[in-house]
Amino acid sequence: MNRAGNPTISDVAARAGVSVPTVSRVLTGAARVSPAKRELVEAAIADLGYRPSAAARALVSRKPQTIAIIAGNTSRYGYAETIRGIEIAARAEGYTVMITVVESADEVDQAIEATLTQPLAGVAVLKFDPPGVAALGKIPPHLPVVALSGVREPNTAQAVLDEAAAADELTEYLLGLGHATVHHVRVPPSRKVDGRTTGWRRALRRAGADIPPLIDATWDPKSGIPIGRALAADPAVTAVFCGNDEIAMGVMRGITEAGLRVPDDISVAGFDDNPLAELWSPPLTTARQDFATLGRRGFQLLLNAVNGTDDRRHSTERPKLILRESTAAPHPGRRAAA
Amino acid sequence: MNRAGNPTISDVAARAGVSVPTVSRVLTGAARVSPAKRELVEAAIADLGYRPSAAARALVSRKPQTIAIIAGNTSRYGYAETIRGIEIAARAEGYTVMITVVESADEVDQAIEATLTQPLAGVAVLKFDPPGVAALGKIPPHLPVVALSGVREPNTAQAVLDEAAAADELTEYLLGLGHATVHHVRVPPSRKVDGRTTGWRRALRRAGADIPPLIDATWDPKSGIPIGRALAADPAVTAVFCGNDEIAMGVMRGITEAGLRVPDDISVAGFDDNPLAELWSPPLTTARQDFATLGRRGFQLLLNAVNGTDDRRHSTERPKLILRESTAAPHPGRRAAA
DNA sequence: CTGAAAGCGCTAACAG
DNA sequence: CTGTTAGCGCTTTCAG
Repeated sequence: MNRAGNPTISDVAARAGVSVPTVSRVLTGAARVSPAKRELVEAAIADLGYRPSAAARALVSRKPQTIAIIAGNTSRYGYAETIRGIEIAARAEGYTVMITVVESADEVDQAIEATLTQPLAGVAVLKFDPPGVAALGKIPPHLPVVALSGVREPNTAQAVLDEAAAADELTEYLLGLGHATVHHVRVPPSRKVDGRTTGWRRALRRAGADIPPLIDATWDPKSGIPIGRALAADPAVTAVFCGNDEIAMGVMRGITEAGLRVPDDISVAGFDDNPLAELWSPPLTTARQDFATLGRRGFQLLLNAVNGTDDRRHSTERPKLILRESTAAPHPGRRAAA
Repeated sequence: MNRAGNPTISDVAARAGVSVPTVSRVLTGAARVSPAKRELVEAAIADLGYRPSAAARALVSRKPQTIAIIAGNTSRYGYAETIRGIEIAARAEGYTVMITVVESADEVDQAIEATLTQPLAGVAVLKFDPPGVAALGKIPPHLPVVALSGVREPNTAQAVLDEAAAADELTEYLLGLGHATVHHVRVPPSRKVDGRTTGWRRALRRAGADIPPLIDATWDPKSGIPIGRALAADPAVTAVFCGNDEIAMGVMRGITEAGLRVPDDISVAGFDDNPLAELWSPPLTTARQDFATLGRRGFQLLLNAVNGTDDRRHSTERPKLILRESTAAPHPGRRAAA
């Protein structure tokens, strides 16, 4: 019994009448133990309600069973789903998950320090935003790391959603509907380059369409409202591709408040396929990002790095276009009349 | 240097030309160290990039700096915000946070076992649903615990949002608008009793209004659609109070699909004030639950329990009514005409 | 104030 | 197969 009142491995050994290492052996399965003793040990464990101490184990075996997730946010849809995917995959493999939130780049140092103090098998960094990007640079080189999403990292295992391909496809779809060009409302990018913006621009260029100036929104869905109003005031605007569904909802509201209709006057598309996108009026055309799978894949890559079975270091998932009613062919003359 | 390539406390001691315990003293501040040696030690720590091992510390000092959060889900709005609140408060106090997701009651044992294996200062249980409730019962008695939300627990520190009071107030507001009664669509309750349902029923009873049968939805917003259609088919329905905003959105969609309008034909209110509630058409009347504050309060209570400064064991926050356009006075005759 | 010695709970070599 | 002997990296006695 230790000070906290928990039984220790030597309590179990004493009760079972065996040595401490024998108990350890049945616990870890590292070596064969005679059925008789194994039974004795198992009974003692059950009787005492014994539970091994992860701290002691990690200290001596140097095989920690904990991974850390570093994320800039935990409540936005994409983050939350990704974390959930990692958690589920990790638990299935016997790993515990620790989460560190880094809301601003300033906090990165302190947060990383606190995290790295723990005995960690590896780290997953959610690289959707600048704090995440900053965090990735601070991880000591000997610790296995996987980056989730964001811009491709040369020397790091990484699982990504191919946002550029999806944005390209979505933009192409809008152009195919007959729109002369597509405006883009961007969410805060993690770096200068941003997959969604890249794909959008690529599709416009390929089609020889005009490339309108980029419009920046914040993560707050409400920031889309004034943008929607401004867009509605410009008769050249007939199709808008937004960096995520929440912003698209804000933009749609702004457009509606300005007296125009979606999609009759302006088509609006989002990105992510938030669970509410389907319920919106009109239901939102978007690209579905499977964040939970991203998380699972990411954990798998991390596990490869931890175990040295480092066959694959990259995983790419392609978001899938979801066509709903918020986008349609432009109605010539309609906009002018409004 | 240990096997992982990290410097250890004895590397620091050697470099600074002092003993290991002296390094420990400057690290913990447990005892006074002469300024000269302190400086030497600090320089050595900086040079080596030394970082103490939480595992070794927890093992010997038995004052772990980690708390665990046990949650049934991490991606639904309320959970995610609560977790964020806990995380921020914990980090400010030097604690690291570990998250365990328990998606079904069956997984509780395994998940709790894995978690309790870690050196933990305390546990916060998000008791919004059955897995959370089940988890609370499994925490060993000597470990400090705080329950967040849910039904009042007699022997546990607990931070709650007074859902019953808010539901009562919201129902009363709807009745005050002139509705003969209010229907309630419930989200899956954590137990038999559920604050929102209780408050709704209490307000109806006090007003002498009819208490319509309870309608059950799942957590999936889409589950509200058929419910909305069914409600629209019943001419007695003029006001609906939904267990959360997502369900309210589903219900509104169902009502709209049935050809009725909100709030002209039927008023709909939600609960939580999801960031998208304000952007919905029409903007949703709801009760704002401040989950981040709930999380912060909960951590404070846990810290009290950990430190034995156990003055307050309960904290109650009252959700605030947010009146928007999805609710209005009933228009007599309108429903019949539709 | 500071070093030496003793362990925290566990696993990793070793002998047998 | 199993017990003995050593530590993991750190903090806590306890003498000085």
